[in-house]
Amino acid sequence: MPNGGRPTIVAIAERAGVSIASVSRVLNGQAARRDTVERVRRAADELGYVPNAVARSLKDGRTRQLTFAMPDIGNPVYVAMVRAIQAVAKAAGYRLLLHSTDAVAEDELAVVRSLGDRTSDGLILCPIRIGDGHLRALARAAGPVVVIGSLPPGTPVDSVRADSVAGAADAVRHLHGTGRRRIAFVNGPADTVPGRNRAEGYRAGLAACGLRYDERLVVHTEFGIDAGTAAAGGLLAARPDALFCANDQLALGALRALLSRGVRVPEDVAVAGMDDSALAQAAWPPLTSVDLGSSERGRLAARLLVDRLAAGRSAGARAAVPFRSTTVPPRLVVRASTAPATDPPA
Amino acid sequence: MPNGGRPTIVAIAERAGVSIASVSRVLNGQAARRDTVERVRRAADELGYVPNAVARSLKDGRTRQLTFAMPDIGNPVYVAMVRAIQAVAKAAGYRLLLHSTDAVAEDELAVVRSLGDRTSDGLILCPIRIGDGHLRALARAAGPVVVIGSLPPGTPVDSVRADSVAGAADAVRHLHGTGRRRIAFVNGPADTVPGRNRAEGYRAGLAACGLRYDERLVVHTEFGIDAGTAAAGGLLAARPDALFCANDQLALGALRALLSRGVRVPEDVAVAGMDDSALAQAAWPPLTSVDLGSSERGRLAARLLVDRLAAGRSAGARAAVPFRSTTVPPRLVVRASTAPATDPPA
DNA sequence: GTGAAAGCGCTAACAT
DNA sequence: ATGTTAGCGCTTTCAC
Repeated sequence: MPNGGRPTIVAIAERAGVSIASVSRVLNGQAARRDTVERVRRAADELGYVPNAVARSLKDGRTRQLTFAMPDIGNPVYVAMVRAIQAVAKAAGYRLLLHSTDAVAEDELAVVRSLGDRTSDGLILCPIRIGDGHLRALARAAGPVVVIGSLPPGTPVDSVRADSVAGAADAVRHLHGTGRRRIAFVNGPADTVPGRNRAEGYRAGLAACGLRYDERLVVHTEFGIDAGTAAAGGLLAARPDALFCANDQLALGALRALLSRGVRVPEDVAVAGMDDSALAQAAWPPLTSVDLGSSERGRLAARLLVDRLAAGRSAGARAAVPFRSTTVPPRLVVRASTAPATDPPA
Repeated sequence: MPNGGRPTIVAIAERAGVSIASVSRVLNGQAARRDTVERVRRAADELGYVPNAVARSLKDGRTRQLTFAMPDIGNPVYVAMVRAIQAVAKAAGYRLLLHSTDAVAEDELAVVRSLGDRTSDGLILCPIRIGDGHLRALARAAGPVVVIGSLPPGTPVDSVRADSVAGAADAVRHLHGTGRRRIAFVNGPADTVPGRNRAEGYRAGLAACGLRYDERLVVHTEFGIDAGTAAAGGLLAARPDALFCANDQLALGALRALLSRGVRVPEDVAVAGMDDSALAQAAWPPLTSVDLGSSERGRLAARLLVDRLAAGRSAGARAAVPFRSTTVPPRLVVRASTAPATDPPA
């Protein structure tokens, strides 16, 4: 039995002694005789009727569902995005379908392609690696997509990006300003967009301070707490007086590595992270971090998607709305982990 | 236009010169003449055909979607559950729809009721307060529900629960075993099921150790990092030598409160949490915590749901399978935050 | 092996 | 104001 024995408008129509069309009208708030309205309402109530959303979707071609595909549901940054997207989606009458892709490209592509099955009306995609496969898939997506991340110009989707280059440079300059001279860098994978951008920002920051790039002070690893611990441990041999980490998880891991070795933070080594996630405030000492506007990016992406969906519905020509790309500026949040060292650096 | 101009089986049928029935058969891997198979496959490829999941759902009454409704997507415990559920769901051919209810009862009820709209085939619900409204909604749910949490016996749903009473008692006994005598308790809200259970376990633990219950050592607050910081700060006046916190977020907050005041952990005050989430390992010092089997509960809940769905499909009588309730045992994970004090307690 | 046709539950012309 | 009917895209009898 295709339907689990649930009442449909047919059952209501019979019970109320009217046609299914009248039932549909009443239930959708259209004009009808007072008497009819009442009988239908009562019948629906008594039967515990709930409209079948699938049938409605088939009829009008929309599911009122949005999909958000992120690399890692365990990262507070994406949690912040989810919250922001959720709020916008809910307000616009959409449910949110979440997908954790583990940053697997094949998974991300599958999500884009699955727009074709009409399970959701639109997609917000947050990839950390963007290859030709992505660009091709995006170009032929069966529905509107908003990408959170950096895309080559001309890609036919809306996008929202963080300016992590500027953010990383800010952090380095800040560390330099507190008297640090050997600023080490714990970065994520070099083949990711965030990884590349942060590396660029780090170098720019060093240059702006007149500091030399020293590859012994730089390490690439995965984004993650344990990775941060391991990387920071290894970096200590190079005697840094500051650790700039490409995200808060790495910074938290680094913090643990330092404290467990009796290294004082910030007296001996300053630590700064990126994302300004919940972790940054929760840590001890509280972590200086570059806010890359995760919530804001989520909010904007959702708005972009919802707006495009609304445009498409009324005008018919969705692509007629030009594609937009917004950049959210970074903001350095200074906390105790980068207080100036009392002793001058060695 | 209800369909965004996407190809349907009709288009494929025309192109391949066969009927839509043949297209459907070929696409579903049923027997057909070699020639037919090829023509259909090719046509589908050329058109970039993707089956419309909505239409399929309407036809066979299933969406292949599962819903997980949790109180707070920011809590690592639920993230762990999501991961476990996701894995089972994916393996069984279901997508996962995530809902963050913020522990608002009305939201939770809405989710249960929305099973009626056939948007998903089943629901995993993780409420922290359970009232009459919940029980009534569960009793008339339009589809299978699995609850992660404690339910009155006889409620017509499958359920998986943690034994947080035993877990809390374990933690208290452990702290006592390391020489602590003034064991304070930072609990969540008293009107939640977890809050009540942990309080009960705390008292049981004290009793087992021959310790007296002292209300000055107990505080109730919200579950959350900042709440933990505030609560721990207040508790210090009562001169505890250990802080047992009802979850890791509270413990992390408490840790921050202690360290910021120069209180040494574990030398002056030991700290223990519950859930053994990622936070416990990330903290410094690493946090002793009671593993309540979040992943395991998620996994079991998903299994229960998937199994019931499978049973219903073949047998027809889904409720014929008796409702099951499983309890996952707690496991104390000892880390540095509760190492024995070198000095005897004052 | 293949096609015609019914029907899943709903909405929206269109007719009355 | 209300009823009849077509149709959204698909699967599945039932004939041939």
